[in-house]
Amino acid sequence: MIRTREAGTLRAADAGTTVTLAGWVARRRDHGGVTFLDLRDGSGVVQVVVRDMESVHDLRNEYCVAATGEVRPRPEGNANPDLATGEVEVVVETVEVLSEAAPLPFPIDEHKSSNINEEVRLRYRYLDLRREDMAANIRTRARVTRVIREVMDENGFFDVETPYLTRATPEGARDFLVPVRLQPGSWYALPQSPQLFKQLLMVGGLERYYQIARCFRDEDFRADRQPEFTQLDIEMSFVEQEDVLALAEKIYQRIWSRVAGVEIPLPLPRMTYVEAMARYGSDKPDVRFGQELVELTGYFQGTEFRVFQAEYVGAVVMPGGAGQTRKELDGWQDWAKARGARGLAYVVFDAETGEARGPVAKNLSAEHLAGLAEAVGAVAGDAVFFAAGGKTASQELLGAARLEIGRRGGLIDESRWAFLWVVDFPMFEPLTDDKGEFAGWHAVHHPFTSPTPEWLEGFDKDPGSALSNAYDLVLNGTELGGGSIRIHRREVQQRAFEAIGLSQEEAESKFGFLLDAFNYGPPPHGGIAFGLDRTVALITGADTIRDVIAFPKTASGGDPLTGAPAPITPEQRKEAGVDFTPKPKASAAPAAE
RNA sequence: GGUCCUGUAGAGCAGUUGGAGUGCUCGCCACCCUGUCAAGGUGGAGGUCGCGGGUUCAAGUCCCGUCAGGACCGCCA
Repeated sequence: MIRTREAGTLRAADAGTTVTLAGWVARRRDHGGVTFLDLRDGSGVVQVVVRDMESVHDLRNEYCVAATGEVRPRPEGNANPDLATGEVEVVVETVEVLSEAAPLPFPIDEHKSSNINEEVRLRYRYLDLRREDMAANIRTRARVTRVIREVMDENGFFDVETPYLTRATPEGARDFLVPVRLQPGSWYALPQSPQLFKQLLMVGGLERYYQIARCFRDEDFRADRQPEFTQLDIEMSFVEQEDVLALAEKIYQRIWSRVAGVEIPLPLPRMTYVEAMARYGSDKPDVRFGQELVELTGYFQGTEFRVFQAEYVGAVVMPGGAGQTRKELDGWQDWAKARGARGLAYVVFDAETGEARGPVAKNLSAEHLAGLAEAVGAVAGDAVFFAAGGKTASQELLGAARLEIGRRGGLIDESRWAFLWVVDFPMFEPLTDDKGEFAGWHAVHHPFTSPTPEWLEGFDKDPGSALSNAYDLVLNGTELGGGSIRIHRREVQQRAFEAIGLSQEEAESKFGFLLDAFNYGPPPHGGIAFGLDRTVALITGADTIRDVIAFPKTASGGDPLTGAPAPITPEQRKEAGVDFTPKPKASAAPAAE
């Protein structure tokens, strides 16, 4: 090794020893006769004292250097309590430049972090990764995956890799496609998840599978979505829901214990989907604060206000919301319209008198107004927002308003880790066409999800009510992951396909290999998959998963560092066969896609 | 596909109702300085105001378009 010690590990006890360090110049303080260098390596920073001014005169920030010298206690009164190595310094005669650095495109060593343009950070990601926060995030990510592998190993799981070049899946997200040179006109798809392969592994008798797998989805991106992302993917045979949840809890408890130093009490709380929607207006509720939704459908029965003559009427209270200006209150209307609602009706309770005011108040009867504050749990000075209409849509609007209220009002306890299972999801949701008319059923989770035991016989007779054996793990309002017990009987799978309007022929052509496999004694099985990027983002406090991925992409799918995606040459086009025009097949081919 | 925000020196920002020379902090370059740790001091360099068009006597500022980055809606089994 070029160095004998890591800079960040030096302590008072090392005084008197001679060490060779190697790292980067984080900062230089030149006093004319003496120069102090902050030398940074992967372990941290230590102060290097140089008196031979010749050797440091040309040093600049982020030069890569090696320095040999004696570790000494700092002179009386010169210790720096802000540094782990602040008790000591390394006194060297000369410093060797291993490589020079050009002037930097943005500051690496900052006394306070500023928001550097993300595009510049990504173009120079190798410099961005030297910055304190990013360096810590990437290391934390590795700790998380190490803990995961440890727990999986302790519980008898086998890490199995599945193909990245596979077949397009008909349901779900848009696939990324890869042309196949040897078969022009045919394309691989990158997997949206290893879902089908892990079920095949169960048929294969592996019993306990896991993989830290890359997944690919060609959809629009968000702060917590990238075109390629990483899942902890798990599948188990001969298990019931309780077994999967118990394993997942073990994994997350260990991660938080080892990486965050926080002991999460088990078992984690659970909530049904119906309850989550009713109380929080979300299937991934943030339970770190109150302001639960209040259903008022019954309360407003018989009202003459036509807006409230609806399938569902609900409300959410904004504490102190009566103090908002008219402009702020109107702002909520725009906010609601931006997410496709007609508006967000409100009533404010006068801070002095408690009197209900606002445009909606005029439309309500004296009785309805008189009891309103009590019905919704509001006090003088509060505002109440209402949503009326379809139940799910109204609950979701109120749920979004609740989150906004929590954010604006500082009601969220940021120190909490609020884990929560959401269970008993509906098996299907209605699909609507362009006119908003019912157009069939759609699997909420995926079409291999088993109904709960009670719905095993009747799920296809009443798809709108059937519950599935699916579960989501939620943390602080973010979906960490989800899974289900799968259907393992061919006959049940057939009925599930029929319920979502997938004919036997279509099912055969798309999932035939899975259905074939299910002819050979498939074990009962189930599993779960977790978003590793989101998990690490939460535990590090990162604002976006881009900050916990070494080389992420921008919102338009580009990578400013490599310039990907890039045009291809005509030769590549030709060779890849991307322009191949398939011959129209005879009408006899049933599986034509 | 839609809505919104941002784009001014290498970085972070300011720039008023359109009005004479676009400014501040950090960084960069040169020099001074022997105990700093966000070192300090003196001097200096560095700008197609994202790009294109329009309105105007006059545009960093107003309008239209476009590109890039970001947030959100749709989408993401």
